[in-house]
Amino acid sequence: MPDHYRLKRPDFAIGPVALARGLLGCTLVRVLDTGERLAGRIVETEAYVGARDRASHSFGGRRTERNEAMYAEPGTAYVYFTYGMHFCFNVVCGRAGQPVAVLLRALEPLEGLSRMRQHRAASGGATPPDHLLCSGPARLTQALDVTRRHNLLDLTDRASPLLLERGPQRIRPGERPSRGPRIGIDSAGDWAAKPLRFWLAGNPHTSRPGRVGRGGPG
DNA sequence: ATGACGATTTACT
DNA sequence: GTAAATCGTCATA
Repeated sequence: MPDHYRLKRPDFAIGPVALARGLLGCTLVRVLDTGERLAGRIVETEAYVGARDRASHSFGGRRTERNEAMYAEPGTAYVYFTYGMHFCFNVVCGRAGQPVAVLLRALEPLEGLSRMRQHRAASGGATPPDHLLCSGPARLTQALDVTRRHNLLDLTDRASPLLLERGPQRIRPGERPSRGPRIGIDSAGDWAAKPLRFWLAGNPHTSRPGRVGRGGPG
């Protein structure tokens, strides 16, 4: 993909809702130390909208060592460790130190599928079918080997092992951009119900935490 | 120093 | 459907 497809600082500085929606159909690229390239098309995201968002790590303006990346420049990676075993990958998108970000929840694998399978099998059992390879926030980080060491990375830096690209065909025929409540934040009160999750309905690579056909992806 | 919990995934009944 | 795995982070003391 030509370099001008790569997202630059101003592309990220549009706030969490616009970015969460706009990243659908874009490509996340991971360049391994060996130079090998892994890539996936973004099919599901969530917006975390700042200090007033009860579900956000930055709720109430909280600022700690863990979430420091949320206060960094647009285009910074925020990777955090959770449940004692999983990493989640976010893209920071706030201007002037506003602690807002977009969580990547699912990818359609495009390049390096066999390597992704290796990464997913490394700490699991059998290798999953393609539609489950990157179909969850922790599954995609495992498939792409995104970990703690990528926290605070500048995704607009030429040397970054992670970057985002505009896709040639952002939305395909048969796909319908959709939105609904976020996942796994039931304790967030009113904020649990707000429609801040975005996905491409009709694409088989989204996450399926709930039953199919009830406002969830798939 | 201690205890509760988590932006999840997987296996099992 | 429910439960286990597993440990860093945060709030409280």
